[in-house]
Amino acid sequence: MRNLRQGRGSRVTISDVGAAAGVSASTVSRVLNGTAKVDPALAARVHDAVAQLGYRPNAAAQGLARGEWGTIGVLVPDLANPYFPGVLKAVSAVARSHGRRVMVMESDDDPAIEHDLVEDLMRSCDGVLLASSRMERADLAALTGRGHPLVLLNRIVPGLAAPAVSADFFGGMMLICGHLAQLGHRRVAYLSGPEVSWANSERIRALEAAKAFGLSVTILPCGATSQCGYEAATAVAGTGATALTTYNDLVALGAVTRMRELGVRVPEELSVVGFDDIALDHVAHTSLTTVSVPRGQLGRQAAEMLEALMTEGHDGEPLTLPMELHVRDSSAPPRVPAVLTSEGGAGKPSPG
Amino acid sequence: MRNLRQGRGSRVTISDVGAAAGVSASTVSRVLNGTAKVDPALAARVHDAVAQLGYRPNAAAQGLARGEWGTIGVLVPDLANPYFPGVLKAVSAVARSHGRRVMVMESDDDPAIEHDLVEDLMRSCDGVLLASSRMERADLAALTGRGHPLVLLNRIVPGLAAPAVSADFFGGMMLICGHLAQLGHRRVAYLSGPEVSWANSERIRALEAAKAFGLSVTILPCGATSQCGYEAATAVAGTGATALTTYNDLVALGAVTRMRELGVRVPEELSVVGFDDIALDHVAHTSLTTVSVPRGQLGRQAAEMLEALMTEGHDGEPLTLPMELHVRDSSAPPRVPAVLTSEGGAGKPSPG
DNA sequence: GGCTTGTGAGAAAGCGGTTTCAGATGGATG
DNA sequence: CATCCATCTGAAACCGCTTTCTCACAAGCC
Repeated sequence: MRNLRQGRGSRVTISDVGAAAGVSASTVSRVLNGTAKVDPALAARVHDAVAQLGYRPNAAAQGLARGEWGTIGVLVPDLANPYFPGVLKAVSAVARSHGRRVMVMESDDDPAIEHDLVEDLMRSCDGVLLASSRMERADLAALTGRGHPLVLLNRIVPGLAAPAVSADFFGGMMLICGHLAQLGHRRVAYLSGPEVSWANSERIRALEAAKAFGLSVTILPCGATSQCGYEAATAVAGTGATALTTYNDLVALGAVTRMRELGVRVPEELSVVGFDDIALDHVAHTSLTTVSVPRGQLGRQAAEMLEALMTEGHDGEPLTLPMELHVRDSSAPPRVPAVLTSEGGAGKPSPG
Repeated sequence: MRNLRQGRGSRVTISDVGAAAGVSASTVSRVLNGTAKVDPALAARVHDAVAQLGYRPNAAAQGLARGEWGTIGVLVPDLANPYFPGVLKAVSAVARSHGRRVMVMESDDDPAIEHDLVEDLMRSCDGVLLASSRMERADLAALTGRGHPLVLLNRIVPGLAAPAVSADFFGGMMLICGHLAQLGHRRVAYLSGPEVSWANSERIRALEAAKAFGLSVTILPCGATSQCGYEAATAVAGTGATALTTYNDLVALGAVTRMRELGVRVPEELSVVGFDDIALDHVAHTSLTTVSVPRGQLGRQAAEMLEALMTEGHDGEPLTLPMELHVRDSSAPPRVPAVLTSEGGAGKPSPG
């Protein structure tokens, strides 16, 4: 009754191994961890015993004794988002090179359980990588102030000197705006992501700054999925926009589908630009103009920063990675000169 | 030196809380776990102290003392595969309803590290869900024989009475073959998945059984990604096939892209059928005919089976979930009668 | 009023490892 | 040949928590 029965196999402990090999538990530990020299003959006996008994050290006991878990935890909002696997693979690689495992948890975009999950991870991992665009500033501050190694992923909290690695969403959207302005667009619409998302607010901030390029922007509520994009696209027609920017590639693709159904040609009649550059080679119906950050690099830098935090306690500066513009088939100059629409912001109005 | 410094905050233990509240550690434990009645006044003091000190129980110590982790582990080959998120969400939901967390690990399709990861999971989780199509029978037998709760996902090992929940890949491919035969196809090609994959061999087994439908099948080496499909598609032309079956939807979509580039119309000149029905609404260029199993149900059943295994030790029978056929736009009757191609397997040879 | 119960809290014994500490052994040295 | 030192091994302490065990105290009973 003391211990939950572990399946049927009674658990074999380090003492059992010691007994079988005719040595003490300490020696078994030393052999297995290589922390001190032991007589090769004894070591061999120990290894035999380990093999024979199928001994596996108890992770909790090790964690308790060593004071560390050998694990880092990553919390992502949604594993279905094709954005994350790329960064996770890089994180795993870095972690493995430092002899750590990585465990992934998913919050399902629910800020309520998100907080709990982070606490769980902090209790059972040496360090935590947190990708949360939604969590509130106060929550975040509480979590980072806990004195436990934690690095924010794709989330910079202004005024909070928390270690973080993020793509430069603002800069990315600026690239897009510059591209569109250069093509001659004047009116653009934006299919907005989740309301409370920091990543979304950065994009919007850039769109507003882009008024300096002579762009006028209409923001339409939408979401983060292709279905959202498909549904929200209907409203674009009413805005008079010649170009459509979006929260991410999925939204953009959904919107393109809808626009085509509505008889609007992309990019001839409407340029559509994505965000993230999720890999959908040979799969998607449209080769999107979009911006991206190397996701491998993002994951790697974040993992390295976390590692530094865990080993040296050395606080990394928040790091922002520049995004790159990929011009593909979904953007083009507007079909009609921009002057047609209103009082003509660019150059002089046509004579007469 | 004894303990790794935990960031800067010196760890606060249950005794610290006890001291602060003026009670013993045992009482703190009792209050926090509600395992016995304690004086409400004391309980209040304990709660205050917990809040004040920001106490969090050490997970390793709890795990060690309780003999269980409150966690189940899931190992998937590749998080980038859009197949898994659906099942993971269902698994999480079930786990949460039983008061357990789920941690996910990714093997990156590398059987070598896969084995290690499973062992890691077994050492730090109460139960493990293993999705491995590649791992060898012997390895699998060793792992399942360890007496630790483990359920295989999408992998049935013939002759090994291991708890498992799997989609009926064989049946799924039979559905596809039936569909194609009914449309009038006689020669079909198959873009094969990974060599050593059980899921792949089940599909091939069905293709061979489908000779009974009058189908002749050519198997072409391929892989599991859209890129693979794109590249392997070139070889299909040489086979004289009027229909193409694939390892999964991604391969199918990649193949369609390539066929269109080659001027082959889908489905008029070539029917293409996928596998899995990954959700790519409004995103993919083609609405694929495909087969699927409800991924939520798959995850749920697997999680429930694991839970039963952990609590009651009650071995579930291997469970196979039927797949369903979704006929969409990528399959159609062959343009030319099947007899045209060669000596005519179906019906009598045309009179000379 | 003395004795049995019942109740709630502290002391202490694990859980299964790691690591310090002390001791035994054997070789090198004076 | 006695002494010292370097090595290697086992005993024991400890990691932080849960849980049994024990005991003090108060209430209930004859």
